[in-house]
Amino acid sequence: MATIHEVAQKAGVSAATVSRVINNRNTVSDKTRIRVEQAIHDLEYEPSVLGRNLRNSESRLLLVLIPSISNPFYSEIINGIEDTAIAQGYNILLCETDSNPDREAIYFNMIRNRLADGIISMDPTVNKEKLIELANTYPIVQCSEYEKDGSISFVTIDNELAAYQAVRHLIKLGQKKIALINSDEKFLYARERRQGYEKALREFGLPIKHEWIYITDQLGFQSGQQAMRVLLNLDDRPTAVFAVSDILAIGALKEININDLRVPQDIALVGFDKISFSNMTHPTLTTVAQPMYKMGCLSATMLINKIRGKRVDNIVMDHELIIREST
Amino acid sequence: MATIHEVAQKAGVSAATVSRVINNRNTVSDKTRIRVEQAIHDLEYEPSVLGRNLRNSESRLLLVLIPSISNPFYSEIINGIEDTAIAQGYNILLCETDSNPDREAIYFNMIRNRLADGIISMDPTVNKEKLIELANTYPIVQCSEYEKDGSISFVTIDNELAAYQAVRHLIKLGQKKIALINSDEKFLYARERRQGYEKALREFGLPIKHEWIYITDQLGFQSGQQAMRVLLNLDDRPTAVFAVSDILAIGALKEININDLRVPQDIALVGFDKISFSNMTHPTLTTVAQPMYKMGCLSATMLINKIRGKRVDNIVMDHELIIREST
DNA sequence: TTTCATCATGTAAACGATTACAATAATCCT
DNA sequence: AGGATTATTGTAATCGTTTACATGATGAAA
Repeated sequence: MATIHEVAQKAGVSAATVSRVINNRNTVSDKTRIRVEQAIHDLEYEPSVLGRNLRNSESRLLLVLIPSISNPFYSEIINGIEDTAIAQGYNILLCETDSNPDREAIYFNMIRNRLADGIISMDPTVNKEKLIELANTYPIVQCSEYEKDGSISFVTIDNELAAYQAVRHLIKLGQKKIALINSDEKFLYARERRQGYEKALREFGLPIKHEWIYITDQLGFQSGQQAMRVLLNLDDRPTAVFAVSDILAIGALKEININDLRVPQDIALVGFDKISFSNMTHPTLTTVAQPMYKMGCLSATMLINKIRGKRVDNIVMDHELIIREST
Repeated sequence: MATIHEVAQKAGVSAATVSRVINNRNTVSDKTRIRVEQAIHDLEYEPSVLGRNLRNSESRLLLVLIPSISNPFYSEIINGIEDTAIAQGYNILLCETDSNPDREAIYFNMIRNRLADGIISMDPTVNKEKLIELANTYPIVQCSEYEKDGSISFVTIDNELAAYQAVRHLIKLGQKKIALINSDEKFLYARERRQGYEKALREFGLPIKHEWIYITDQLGFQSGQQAMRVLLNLDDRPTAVFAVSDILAIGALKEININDLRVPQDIALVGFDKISFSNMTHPTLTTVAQPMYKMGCLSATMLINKIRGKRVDNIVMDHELIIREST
């Protein structure tokens, strides 16, 4: 690969002039500009990002922290982030943390090393103290999950309201015995969605029954299936279930199917996220849609603004209840 | 962030000595080593990857090209790549190409720029000429999809054999009317799996019926559903289906369910990939498992060996037919 | 013609590390 | 003690850019 000096030599100018041509500095005469461009073309020269970044101390790389790429919830968000970032000349580095603090530490170091210019974190299990500390010094935004104390900028939806509306939808359909399959409540979204669930029940004078709330420790299908197994074995069996993620809902659906119960006649089911699979189940799943692509775009824009030193405001986006066959 | 010079000053030595301490060069006395380490600790110094890489002209970053992160097939492979890479001191950059040549070009340039040390490509729709050309100069390996001419190192499975065994399994169950839902045959795996399908039919004296082979142009659920719709409308309807991916199979299953047909009694179904969803459908899906995690590990090892200048051999891995409820 | 702007280009110093080589200090051997 | 090794450290060049500053050329105004 040619360097800037070889180009300079070939064009009969100094490296500085070549650099000016590359960066569209206006102080280059048309004559030399053309000569330089010709040389760049002939040598197939590409500026070394390493050299440039060292000098400018920026890398134009954004870190995106997610717990697991296999969770389809993140796919659309990432598309949004990627499209926006590329349009602004940034590349993104997808970092799967597996909720593993060691991995996280590696990625945190990348920003200290100047190998990345900023972080978008979607990892709810992230080491909060470290992240907040890092956010004092470096540009960081959170997407979906966020810190209540406002120490880190974020893009999210109103989880409580969304859950409230989903449960209200079930109540309006005449459901009285509504269970909740929740994630670990160390996640803010889990706590908020539970609030919404309870709020809806209270508002319509329905009891909040302890045993109708199942909290999973994992996020996979199996957890949803396991949860449903427990709920179906209750003496006073619920007739509707609100699961805080489609993945959990699909696991639950599996267990319902195994027991030869019908959805929605015997058990109505609502999920959350509108992942593409939720439309492939039989029956299709009622769910809450988040504007994932848009959230991705906005997080990226927000982060890039932060990097450029602008002030940014937190964003709470709208959601939408998608009513399908399972209710 | 402190630089190496500040550390040197604080420890009362030269930057060279600090560098030697960091890189475990043995030519440093214990006395100074301890002083330097103390200074590094006090200043919370982290070496700048940018500076180091510029000097060494390496970035310790690996590019992983995938068409779409939302395809769960890639998740496990990526886990394998990531674990191996991190263990060897490399980070990976997940690049979603969306099969878009412009995006691809961006990522190809990163390796020219020295921003990445190598590429693992899993993108079958990749611009082949460019990739081959790049592979002449830079370390590149292909995982899963590969070039028949052997111009690029690869890790893969024996797609033809796997398809052959899947179809033979159906035949052994007494199936005589077996359809194929295939991907676009620009993909090598699609061509190979079709070969396996036809080979099994021929071997057992079954006819290869033109209208029982449906070729999709997309890879999503919808395509599988659409394919099944067509197959079900045939006068001479097949009683078994081999789909070349679980995603297509799940789409097909959806359509079968809609038509109130039973699996496997009315239609038997085999998928490919053993994605986690394939165990959540009702009934669960018979499928072909690829050792995805292992394939990821081996690709990463292979690439790192290439980067280090070693010769590497192509690898064909074993697969396994997973028999479940759908057959 | 002289004097100033203005414009185009070159020079050289960064950026933050690594490392060949040189220089010094410590140790050993006779 | 004197000379030869060896261990430790420093000096300075280098990687490939960008950019403040200096320089020289050109043209306009007086």
